[in-house]
Amino acid sequence: MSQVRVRFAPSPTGGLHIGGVRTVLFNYLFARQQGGTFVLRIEDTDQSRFVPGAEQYIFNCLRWCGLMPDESVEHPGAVGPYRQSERKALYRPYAEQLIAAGKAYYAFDTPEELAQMREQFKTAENPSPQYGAVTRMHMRNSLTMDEAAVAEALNGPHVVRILMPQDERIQFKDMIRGEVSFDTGLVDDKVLLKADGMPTYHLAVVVDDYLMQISHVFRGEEWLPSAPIHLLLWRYLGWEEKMPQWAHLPLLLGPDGAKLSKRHGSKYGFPIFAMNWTDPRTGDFTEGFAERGFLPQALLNLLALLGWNDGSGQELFSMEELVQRFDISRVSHSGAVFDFEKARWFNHQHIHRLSAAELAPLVMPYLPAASNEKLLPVLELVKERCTLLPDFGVQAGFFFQTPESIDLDSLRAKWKPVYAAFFETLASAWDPAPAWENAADIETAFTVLAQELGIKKGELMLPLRIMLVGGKFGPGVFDILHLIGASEAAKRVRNALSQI
RNA sequence: GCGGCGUUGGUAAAUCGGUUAAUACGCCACCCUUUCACGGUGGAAUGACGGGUUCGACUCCCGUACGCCGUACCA
Repeated sequence: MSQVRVRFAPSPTGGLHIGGVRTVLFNYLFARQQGGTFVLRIEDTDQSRFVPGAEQYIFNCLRWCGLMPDESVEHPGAVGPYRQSERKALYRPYAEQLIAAGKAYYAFDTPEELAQMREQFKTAENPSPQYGAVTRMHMRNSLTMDEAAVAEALNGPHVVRILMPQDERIQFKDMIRGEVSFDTGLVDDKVLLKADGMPTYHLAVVVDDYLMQISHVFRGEEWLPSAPIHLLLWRYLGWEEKMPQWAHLPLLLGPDGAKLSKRHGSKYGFPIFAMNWTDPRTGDFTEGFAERGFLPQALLNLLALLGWNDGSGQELFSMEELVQRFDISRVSHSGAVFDFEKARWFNHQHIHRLSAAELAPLVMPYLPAASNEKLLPVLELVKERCTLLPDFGVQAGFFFQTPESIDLDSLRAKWKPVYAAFFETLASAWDPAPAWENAADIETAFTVLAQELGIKKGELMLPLRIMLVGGKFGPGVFDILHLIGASEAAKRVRNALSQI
């Protein structure tokens, strides 16, 4: 009977990539389906990685996707603040509580000392020694120093580390993977509270999930190795009965099988982020799905199917269907390679499903010369040949604007001298413009004229098409003629004749 | 190195011990269309390897190999 509360907790350090969007999506679907609450918490505990604008950018992406949180810095609920930097004072008492309980300790080692320790204990078998059972007693911390020395050192910079038990088996049930277990002896004494007073992710995530009453945590599989730390913290803080259920989502992979990153985008030429992002520090630009011409519902549909399916074979889902059908127990265990070709297919399908009226506002940016009365019928005619939104520019542009250039090579390849007379006669017949009721009438007149001149109608179709649209593409020629009108058609035919 | 998690066609994947191992994307061919697309038909292409368990394994168990993730005072 407990309330479902889920959260997405990004750190505002850069763009939001589609792996993150999928994590948001799964959280969102689960929350909507269960009548729960979706919380967005900003994890900005690393001041050195602060990126101006990144937080706003995340909101912009979520808004575009239609995955807005119920509680966030924009719409605070009862458990704020929703930015960890503003919760700073909250964490220290919990760290102190852990120390008092003997589950954590102060450490005073400088970065140099840490590096020295790693160097000293490094062996061929163990290239990265941990701050843990075998090393902690060699370091400067409240375990090795006497009370007076600790009290003295506390005036200077210090951190709090968790004291990992020597030989304990931490086991829990992951909603996706089932029983998962770890040996505590293999996990190091992670820093909980940093020298600057900020918590690390490990402390912050547990404290905040508890305080924000989170019931289920859906996060990427990259967090699985640190899950035992979080489990222990829930236990040590005495909150175990309130601990959320865990679900570690399979990773989104690039074509090379490695965790999807913006590197893949530039390497393979596809977007990685939800929306365009330029890093203000480096000037690095990463392309977004929005600007590439994807529909948000298509992006969400394809991301949902990357790691989940309902077993029916259905691939096209509306958001409502996803909310209804999503089932965390049917999420797969292995990483999924992102396939841009398939992504394009999803977008094509979703474009096809939209009406011309729904499409109109979305394609206006690509059709500067579009006129209102022709727009809808044109969109209806061309939408099935558009995969991405910018495709409407080339597929529909010529209805509103005379082509800047025509494919003369293709035209000449099909050209016969007798055609010139035909097209001149045709242009004259269209100028002054006759009354065109429909495409069929135009075709009839065209056929008759071809017969009179003894030319096969079929031979003339492609040349006419090229004259009208500029190339070998587009809907039926007579549909095009009907929409652009006789006088404009005559103009285009004469223009082509003059160039041939 | 160690730990964790994975492994069905190129990719996404169904199968929940018994099938000629679905389906979709992509690819190839043909049909439709004297354009492009849509649509239709057909085709090539899959259970990493080795042991078990079982009357019977893609499905369960063990091992090996391989891949990924983690191993920060980053998240």
